[in-house]
Amino acid sequence: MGKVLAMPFEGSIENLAATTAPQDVSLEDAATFDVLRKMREDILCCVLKPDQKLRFGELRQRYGTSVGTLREALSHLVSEGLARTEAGRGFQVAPISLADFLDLSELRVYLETRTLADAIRHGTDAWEAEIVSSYFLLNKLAPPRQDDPVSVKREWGKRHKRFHDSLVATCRSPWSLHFRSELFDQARRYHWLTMIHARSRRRNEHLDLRDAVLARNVDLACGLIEKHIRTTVQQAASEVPGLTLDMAKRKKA
Amino acid sequence: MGKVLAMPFEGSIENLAATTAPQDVSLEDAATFDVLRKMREDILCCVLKPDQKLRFGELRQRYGTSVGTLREALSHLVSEGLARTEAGRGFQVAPISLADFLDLSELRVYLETRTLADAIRHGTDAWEAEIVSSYFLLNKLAPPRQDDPVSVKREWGKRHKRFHDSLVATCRSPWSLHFRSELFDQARRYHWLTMIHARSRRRNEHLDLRDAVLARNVDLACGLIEKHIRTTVQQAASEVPGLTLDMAKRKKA
DNA sequence: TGTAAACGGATTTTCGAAACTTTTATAAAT
DNA sequence: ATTTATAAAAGTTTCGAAAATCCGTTTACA
Repeated sequence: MGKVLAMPFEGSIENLAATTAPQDVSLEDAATFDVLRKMREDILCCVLKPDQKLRFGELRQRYGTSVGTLREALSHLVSEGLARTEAGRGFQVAPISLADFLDLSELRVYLETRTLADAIRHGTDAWEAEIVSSYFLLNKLAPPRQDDPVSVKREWGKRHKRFHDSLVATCRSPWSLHFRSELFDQARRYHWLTMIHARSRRRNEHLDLRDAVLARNVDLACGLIEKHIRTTVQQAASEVPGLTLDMAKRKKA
Repeated sequence: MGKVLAMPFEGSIENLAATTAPQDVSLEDAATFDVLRKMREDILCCVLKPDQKLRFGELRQRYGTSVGTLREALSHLVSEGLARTEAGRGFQVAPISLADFLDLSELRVYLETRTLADAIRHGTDAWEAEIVSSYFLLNKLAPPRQDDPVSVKREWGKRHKRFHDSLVATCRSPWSLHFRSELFDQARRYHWLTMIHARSRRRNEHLDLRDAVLARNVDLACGLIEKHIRTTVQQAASEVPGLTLDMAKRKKA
């Protein structure tokens, strides 16, 4: 505006938008993002298994696209922590371990409670409506079991995520929401295994959560979600075969 | 081991590595990652300015590489929150705003203190040595001023990051470290502007921090880093021209 | 028999051009 | 003068093939 002393970049500093947190790529509609979405879903549902090698030949056939496009999608998955790559030897699905699940769950407790508390304090009518609606849709589908077809599993996963997203939607911290979402997706992979092997059935924690949130009871809601997360970890540790703590070293070169 | 009831993926669940948190792409050495590293550095140092349109033609010339490679690198930057894209209309550098800086700084306070506290509690001799060494290197260079050549600015930025990374290196939570690192980079863009426009000079906070950490004084060290972050935000808000709170709406279609 | 070099197939990485979309410019019509 | 239509230009997205790299196997040599 007025004469500003010489700037590192002239004028452009005034062209500022409000939010900088990473884009939610799921909202894009180009072909590249289609592939990305599909691959992400396949990893989260363990259709593509942990540690599995991702060869371009197979992927090209599976997703019907070119190498370049695949590469871009894989590149995205790497920065989300769902895949890994080593220069010259391609990509593979990110590994899983109990240690990892414990680590990410601890951080999740903080981010979920932080975003939920803020969301409740700034909730609107539209926010409440979306919670009611997304809970209704989630509740209509029974939690999937091992032998359900993949399409059912995917649909439940989608509704489950939508419900949890709706709870925190009015949180005003884009960065917190972004990291929360990333960790939520990570947890889905473990959640998945847990549900499939679960011996014990859990009561409807989503209903309790919904009511606590709609009642604007911050402490209760945060307590519920914290317990929800911690319980899942413990259940996974005790009921998922093969998921133990000391599984670090394997195949050394 | 023993017969496990039919698994969602057979056998592979046992092939588990310890860590799943996203890879630090900076460690790769392929050509793609070279370009990514350079572009990231250019954005962080505001050589590529906020909101600037990133046209493939120019970039190809600047970094001497092909469209496909660029696309992959840009894709990465988008998921790191350093660039944005809209299907069909290319990429641009992520915008900045005071609101964003405030938001990410709040989260940074939590992640920096969390990782630092854990790192101090599990520090080793090698950890202390690296802190001493990286501080020495940082201290040798005076903080850059506006008219310093870009190479000097870059070198200082590199040493600054190395010092802060060294402090938290022994933290055992890969996910916390990962998010901390991402936010640290984000903050660098604002830190940059602040340093350049700074009217007031600040005392050597890095030295205090180093000593508190080496003395294994968790509370003091965390307090220092918290103040360090908060002070920078306030300084930016008051001394960087054009960086005000209500700058959201601009150019509407 | 053991080690190292060399070969061949499989796979990844890089590239530039073709296809497509958005933007800009120009002209006609209201 | 403003809008609508049309055409050219600029820029982005997608693709498949060429170049480079990796990995397992064979061959050569001590």
